[in-house]
Amino acid sequence: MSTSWQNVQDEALRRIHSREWPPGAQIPNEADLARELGCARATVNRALRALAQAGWLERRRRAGTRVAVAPLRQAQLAIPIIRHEIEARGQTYSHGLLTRRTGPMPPQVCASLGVPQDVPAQEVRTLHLADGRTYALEHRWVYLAAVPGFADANLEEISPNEWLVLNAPFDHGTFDYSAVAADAEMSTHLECPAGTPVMMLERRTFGPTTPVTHVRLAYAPGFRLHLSI
Amino acid sequence: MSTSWQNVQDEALRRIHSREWPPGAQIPNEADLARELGCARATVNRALRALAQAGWLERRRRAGTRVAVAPLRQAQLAIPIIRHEIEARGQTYSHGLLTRRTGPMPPQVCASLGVPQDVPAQEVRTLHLADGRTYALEHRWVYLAAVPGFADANLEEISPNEWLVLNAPFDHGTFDYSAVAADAEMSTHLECPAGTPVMMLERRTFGPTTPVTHVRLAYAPGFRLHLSI
DNA sequence: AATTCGCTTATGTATGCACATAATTGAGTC
DNA sequence: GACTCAATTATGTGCATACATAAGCGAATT
Repeated sequence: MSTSWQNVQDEALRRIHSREWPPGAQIPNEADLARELGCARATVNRALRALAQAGWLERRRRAGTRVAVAPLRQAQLAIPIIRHEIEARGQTYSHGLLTRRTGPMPPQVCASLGVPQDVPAQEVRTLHLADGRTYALEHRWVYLAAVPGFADANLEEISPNEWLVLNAPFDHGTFDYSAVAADAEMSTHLECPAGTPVMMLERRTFGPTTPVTHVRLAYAPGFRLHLSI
Repeated sequence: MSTSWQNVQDEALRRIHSREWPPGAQIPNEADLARELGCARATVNRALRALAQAGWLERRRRAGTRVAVAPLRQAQLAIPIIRHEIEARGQTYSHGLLTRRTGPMPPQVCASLGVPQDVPAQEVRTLHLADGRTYALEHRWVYLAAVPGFADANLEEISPNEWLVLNAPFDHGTFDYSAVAADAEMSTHLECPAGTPVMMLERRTFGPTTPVTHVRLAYAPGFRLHLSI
């Protein structure tokens, strides 16, 4: 077998770890490396490209490739579908629809999604349960122009979260987690005293062309957001 | 100009969004697509591979390529150096060393890092400040066998966080965020009443072969963890 | 019917070549 | 010295080809 791009990647990582290629240093160019390692330049390119994507290297045309000083890595972000999140813990998922109404979004939400005021929208409040116990309280605004079918969706069978993931896959979005004190509504639904620290997620998602939805999720006390690199 | 892999990617994404290729459906094989789009199979391969990595497609040898049903996406997690986090907000960073001592790690930390008890380790408590105001309180255990130089590091000039990022780049790690009530120590250093909701990060990082460090970071009230996809 | 084995097929990867593109360098000019 | 512009160079990409590898499928065997 000849040298695979994985081998090249491993060798490069070894040199980075061993400080043979210290942080900030420029590494040999693709052609030289290919010659040294006995493979084609395309193979080296593939390996170095992967390392750059993983954050170990920084590459610029003509300027060459150097070892990243402060690697910016990518973390796997846990699952878009809350049902899966819960089932992955071996618990049984269920959900309850609290309120649902059509009307204009509050100005703050409009601004956050970048849509004009008075666009048709729907507000939904949902409770996510794990083994019958509250897991998260969801407050969602859906931009109906982006997902017309949502207005007629049966949200008893399938949660708005899951309906949207299946019917309006998103292109990009932002996630903002913060720690807040439970307000009266959270206190009621999450079964904790008012003021209890609660993890709050504010999420905006966008389709290829338009905004889709704005969600605030309050997780029950004890929730942990787990990421790994 | 001929068809680039980006064009192929765009076209594939278009078909996914337009439901021409609905979720779960199998898409044409690389050779057919290449013929249809007028490019080489390698070009189609590059495009589909990228889409698979981004979570839009699932590929298996011989079985072909299908549109992902519930895309698991990757979020950019901008971590490593708190100083950069603060300077990116246009604030001035400084830090203060609270305590530093060498001794055995608590059993819990040992277990979390997967090292035997009584291994040489160092405990450091640090305060991170933004414009002179507390930003985060750090409580760290460093496994000295993995980074011998740490015992002699001058942590007045450079924070342990930054020293480790520069001197012991990590291979992988786990991040666990949770919302907790400020205890007495946090209350003092983060300048908030005890019980205030506070974002807490528990992070374990590992080098290519050994564990490196275990950190608990308590962020000042108002902290938001921002991710985007 | 169950199992084994080999054929087929779709993706995965390596290679050599060509050309595109960005950006630095340096020579030439004012 | 400051500026312009072209040559140089390292990465980025496309293509044709070849072979590798996983896995589905079906025929042959038990």
